[in-house]
Amino acid sequence: MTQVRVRYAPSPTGYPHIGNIRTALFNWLFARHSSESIMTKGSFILRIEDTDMTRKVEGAVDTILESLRWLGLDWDEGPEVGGDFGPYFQSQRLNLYQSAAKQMIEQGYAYPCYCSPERLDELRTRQMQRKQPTGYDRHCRDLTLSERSHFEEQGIIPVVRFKIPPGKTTFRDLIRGNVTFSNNTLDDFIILKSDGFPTYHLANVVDDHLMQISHVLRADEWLSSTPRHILMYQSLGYEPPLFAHLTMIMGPDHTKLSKRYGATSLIEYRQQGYLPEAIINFLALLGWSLDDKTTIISREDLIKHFSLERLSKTAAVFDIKKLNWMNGVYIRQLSSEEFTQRALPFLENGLPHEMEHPLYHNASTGMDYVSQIAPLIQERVRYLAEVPELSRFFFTEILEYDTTLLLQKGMDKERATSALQTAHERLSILSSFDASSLEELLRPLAVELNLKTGELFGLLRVATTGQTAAPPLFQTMAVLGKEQCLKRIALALEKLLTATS
RNA sequence: GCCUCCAUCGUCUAGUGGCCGAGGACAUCGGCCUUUCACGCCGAAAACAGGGAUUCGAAUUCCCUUGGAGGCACCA
Repeated sequence: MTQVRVRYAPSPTGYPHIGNIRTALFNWLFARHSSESIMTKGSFILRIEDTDMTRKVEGAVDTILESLRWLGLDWDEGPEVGGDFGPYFQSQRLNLYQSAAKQMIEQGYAYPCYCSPERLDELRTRQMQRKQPTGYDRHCRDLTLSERSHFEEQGIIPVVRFKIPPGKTTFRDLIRGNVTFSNNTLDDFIILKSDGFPTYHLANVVDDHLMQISHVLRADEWLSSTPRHILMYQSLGYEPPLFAHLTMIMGPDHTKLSKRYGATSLIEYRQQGYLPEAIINFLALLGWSLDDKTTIISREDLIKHFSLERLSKTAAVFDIKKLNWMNGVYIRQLSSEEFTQRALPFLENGLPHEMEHPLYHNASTGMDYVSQIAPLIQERVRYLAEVPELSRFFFTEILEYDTTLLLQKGMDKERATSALQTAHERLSILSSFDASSLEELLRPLAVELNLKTGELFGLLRVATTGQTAAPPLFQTMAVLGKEQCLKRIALALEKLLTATS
């Protein structure tokens, strides 16, 4: 049985964004797809790469776990669930990296470096001025033992650098094929910092080996450090895993997602009311495709059909408009009850304070009211944060709107006034206030008043909702109820009479 | 500057030598449905970066140019 072991290895220096999460998704899909066959077993491992004490962000680990959980990307090994290869926090594995570094020094693959940060800065500046490639000049590479102890006596704590051998390094990338680097374009990079923590390169290689990772699916930005990793695997006597460098997701400016542009935390999408199933679908199709026409695809089908072969080579620009559309598709697929449930928190939080909150006075009648409203807005919503603004007129006593909205184009004040008056009279004696009764009353009324149906309905729409665009009129009025409708029409009349006079 | 990767409609993509006078989706525009909005339906516009080479035949193979991206920290 073939073991597919993949990992998502975020560093808690920030909150995961769309790009980070898509990497997690592809790893997860690959693992779950592998488990579909009886010949293979796939494991998805979560490892926290917290080796930079200076950039650590409080709460980042929790947010990472929460983001994955929200999307349903469950991990087989890692924080909270444990596993046979733990611990899964790199900060708890320092001895492993240190002994690997020690081994490399002893075997001549690495060396201590005593250069000060100042010297390195200067070096870099000089190289850039001369338009030379930047990189360490191997100043400490061949220090004698006595030179080393001289520095040690001064209390200088060295870093450990990897000794790049001459030659070329070639590796096969599952997405791009063979990639070759001349080793002389690589510099003697740091593997162990002076605080005893490893850099990414060391920790990553040691852990991927120790955790028996079979495939490294990571973002494209790592492609150029892969030869370093290969060289390290070789010097440690490890068999390297297979690599697949995923294309990056670009912001609207066509560059890497950054704090400045587009790197919105995934959690914010949840706050905006995007559905996890829509996010999964959308992200999966950013850099992967099933065929020439599939755009809406379930998680199950994704797992069933996912394959490395169909990963794209070109970077993708994140298009929020397409996400909005797709999220709308998923929202419309929800049952009315489920939509109500999901929309409720957004309604509770999104309505202005002065408004009647749906569940404030009476939870059960409030809930009943909300579930009548929900179907009216469900097909108009793209993400749940839009729910409050689309339905706010259901929850307010005082409608704020410009009186001129009442006057449909070509309609004067007198006609509007008399139409509203007649409508008010007829509605007040209407016994059953449901949508079809309202339609039966109002359609003929338009004829009677010599108005186009659109004119009368438009007028009533503004009077009852304060808006020119709203859910279907009769259903809206039915939900609002007779009392509320009459009140609002009366108010509209008042507005008309006091306004332009 | 150096290294590496990439190159089909505005965007996501299908396309692995003839099925391509390039397909789908979002967005855009037009129409239908319709009491408005939305949904839905129909339609339009919209791309193989350029140049060579290979071949009977190239979006598909090769080379060059150009363009874009990523990397070049005691960050990951």
